[in-house]
Amino acid sequence: MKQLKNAIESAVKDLFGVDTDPELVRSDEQFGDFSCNIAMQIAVQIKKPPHEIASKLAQKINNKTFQVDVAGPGFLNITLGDDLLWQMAYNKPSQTLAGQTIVAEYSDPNPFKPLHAGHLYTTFVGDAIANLVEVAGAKVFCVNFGGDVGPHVARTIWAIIQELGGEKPDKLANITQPNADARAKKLGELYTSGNNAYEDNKTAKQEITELNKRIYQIHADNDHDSPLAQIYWQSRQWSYDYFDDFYKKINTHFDKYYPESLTAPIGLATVQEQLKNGIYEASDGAIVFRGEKYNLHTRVFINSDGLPTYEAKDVGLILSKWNDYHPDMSIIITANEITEYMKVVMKSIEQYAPDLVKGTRHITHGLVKLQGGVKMSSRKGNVLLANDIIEAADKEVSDKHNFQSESVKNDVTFGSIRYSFVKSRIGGDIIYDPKESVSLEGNSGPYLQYAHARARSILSKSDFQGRTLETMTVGDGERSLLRKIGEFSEVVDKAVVELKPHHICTYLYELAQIFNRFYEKNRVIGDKREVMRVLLVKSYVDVLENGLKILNIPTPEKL
RNA sequence: GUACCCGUAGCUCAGCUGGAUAGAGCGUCGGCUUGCGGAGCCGAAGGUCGUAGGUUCGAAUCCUGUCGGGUACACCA
Repeated sequence: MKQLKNAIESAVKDLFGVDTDPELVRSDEQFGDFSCNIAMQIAVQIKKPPHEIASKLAQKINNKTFQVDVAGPGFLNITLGDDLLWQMAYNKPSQTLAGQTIVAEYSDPNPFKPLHAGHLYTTFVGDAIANLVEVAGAKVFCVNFGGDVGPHVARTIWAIIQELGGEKPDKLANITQPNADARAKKLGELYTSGNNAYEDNKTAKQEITELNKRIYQIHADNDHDSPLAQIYWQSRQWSYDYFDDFYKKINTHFDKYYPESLTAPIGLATVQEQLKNGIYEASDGAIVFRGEKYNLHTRVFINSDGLPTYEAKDVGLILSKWNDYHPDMSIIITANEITEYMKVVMKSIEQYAPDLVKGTRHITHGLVKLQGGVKMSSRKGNVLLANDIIEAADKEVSDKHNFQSESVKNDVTFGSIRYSFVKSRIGGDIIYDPKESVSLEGNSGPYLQYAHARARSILSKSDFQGRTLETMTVGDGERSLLRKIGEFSEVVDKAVVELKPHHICTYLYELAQIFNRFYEKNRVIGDKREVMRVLLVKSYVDVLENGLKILNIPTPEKL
């Protein structure tokens, strides 16, 4: 609210001759629309009691648009005029990122392994953040990264070979399942058994280590003919088909997928080159970065077999993203267990390519845990899969309600999951309770979808077009709603700066609550204030739709 | 051991660039329906904001210590 801020600033200057940058805060409704603590802040400096300062300021600023009261120890409480309130209802989010290119990397599923609940979480958070910066004017590219080479792949391939009774690609049909989901599940089981073999069986361990090298070689030779290569490409494709189906199902789109097989050689070459420059150093046959110099820890970038680790692959990824997009900001969203790891990788790159690191924001979230705090481990195979969550939500929705169409049911199912994953501040773990998180009551996606459908229903019933507006003056319930609608752009701005989409959720829920209160007491259709109220409802619907769009939550017209 | 994250109502969480009686949802208890979609609304009970200090006119919020939980720390991703 720049207008008000300027008014206060110049009043302070005129009355007390001090330059200030007054801070405005949205206040509790009983205190007005905004409050300002400038009087308390300058009291010491100009040696006057805050209450006296506030009173003088109030007197000076007070007018029809800004009705100023003094309260408490010296707060200025400002109530806005109706005209301004209406104007603010149409404010758009600030275009602070206009002209910028932003790359958002998230989801990062590994082929040969199933998508677990954490992937769902990361993906929903990533979608929301990507939409958020887009609303602020940025051109956003969403990219995805996954490990199609490396030890976990070798473990799965090893298990496949056991199942086939040797490197016999012609027998792959035997383990082919009826659909992509089932095949992915099968791969997950094979990964688990390969992993167990690696840990328990020395021969298997050696074979897997050997397989790992051979799989890298398949890429280096562009081998599509050898039996092992055939098995590898075919089963990798199973994973890709499964990813495609999955992202389509949850309505997420990526502009680009970077497989590790692509970034590994780039990272390998870069690390080797920077080894000569002394950025990385050889140690016990491996190539490492000594993070201790920067209060971090040492990590291996190339292992003693000469193969790139995740670190080198990440170097390759970061270079690739830079070369492809030259982003102003690069957002990476991952689980927080790799926070320290990422610092080391970024610090190493900073030594020879500081531009690539400068605009990077690494956003980390916690784990998805089951009620009771059970940690998931894909190695042990007792994972909560992404599909488990979707199925649980779907079942819950089916049990409780009958929707006219399958598409509305789908909208509610995914709306509920997305909302429950994004509504909390990113950072800590989230406890997933299938029953509760998918509940259709309270602070949930479906509550908002319902609040939306209800309002849309009012709009569809009114033939206000062409009728004259009775009044722009708002009464109690109307005012609360109008005032809240006007906060939307501020909330988006805040969420953009902090890259925290949960602010949108909190706001939309409060907004919907206020609307429902308004709805209880204020008849729209047929009322003598109908046209004005319809305008109000229309603004509300627009804000709700725009907000839910940021969260990628669908807004069906009818439930 | 070192670093990072977290600790707010029975449960799940907002509030954290310091500000006015700490807010929601779920659950519990009690109300509301000649009307636009009751998946709603209103009310009650429930909190020494882990804990001890410090800074400040003012601390859930900032600083320090401490306790509790989580995660990472050399060839996994």
